[in-house]
Amino acid sequence: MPELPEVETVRNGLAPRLVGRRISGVTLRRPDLRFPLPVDFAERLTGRQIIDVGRRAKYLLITCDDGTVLLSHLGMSGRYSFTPTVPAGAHDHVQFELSDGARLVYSDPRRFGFMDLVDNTATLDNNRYLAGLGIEPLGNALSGSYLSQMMKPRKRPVKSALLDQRIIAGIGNIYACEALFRAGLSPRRSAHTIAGKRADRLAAAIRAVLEEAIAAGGSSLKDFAGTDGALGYFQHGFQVYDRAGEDCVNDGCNARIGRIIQAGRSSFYCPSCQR
DNA sequence: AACAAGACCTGCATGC
DNA sequence: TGCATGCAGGTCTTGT
Repeated sequence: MPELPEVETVRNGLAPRLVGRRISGVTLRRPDLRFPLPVDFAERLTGRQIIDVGRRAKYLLITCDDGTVLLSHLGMSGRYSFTPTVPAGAHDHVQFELSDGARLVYSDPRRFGFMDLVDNTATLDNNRYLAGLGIEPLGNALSGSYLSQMMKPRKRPVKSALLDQRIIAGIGNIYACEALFRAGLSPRRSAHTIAGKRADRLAAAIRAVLEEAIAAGGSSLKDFAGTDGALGYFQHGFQVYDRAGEDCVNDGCNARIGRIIQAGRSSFYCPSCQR
């Protein structure tokens, strides 16, 4: 799935084409994504005008004029497109008709994505999916001291702690690997040892890699693309992710990138540069 | 409280 | 060619 930079790229593609438009129709070609949609999903959205397209962690937040917010998580393979195929593909699950005649389709082969509706923007933070999320990594809250404070009680590997959305929300497997490489920290290192300068380095690395990835339009692996079909190109900037067996990019390092499994996910790292 | 493992899905690359 | 296996950008639930 799209991690934070990919979701932000989707948001950037959706916002100019949605804000100000009215939703004139909603078609559920498949009412169960990962979880069942609210039973009155289509009714609550039809006729509403969209006033904002935002993001929290990896969730898109589409706000309507009556305060209703559509939450959309892309799972691993979710995608929005304004240029749907005709007839609809097997994995085109939700279709939105817009007042300007445009048609927006959500497709998701693996159906790990899901949507929810919140009645009112004021209660957004109480939503079951949003309530437990940690800080936004691109906001002012991310700092070395925040990291060291949060990592202190945790003994698990720092890599899996970075994937814990209750600590920092929005980092996924790619950017966790890339941030640890940039910070020179082993993914195996116990989280509670992330303090002081190590924590400062990690905070800076997280921020930098996410910002660079957003500037590149995200990473396009299997089929991630922006809403206009354009591919992101940050995958060309990967220094360790999916590079097992290849040479470390650092000057003077002769090591090869390794791959280990942590908490069921692949971690890619340089055994020499990351300690 | 923290954490690992399992579950949920489909599609693709690889090897026999 | 067909089939089995393992892998994939995530997160919720269960059990220790």
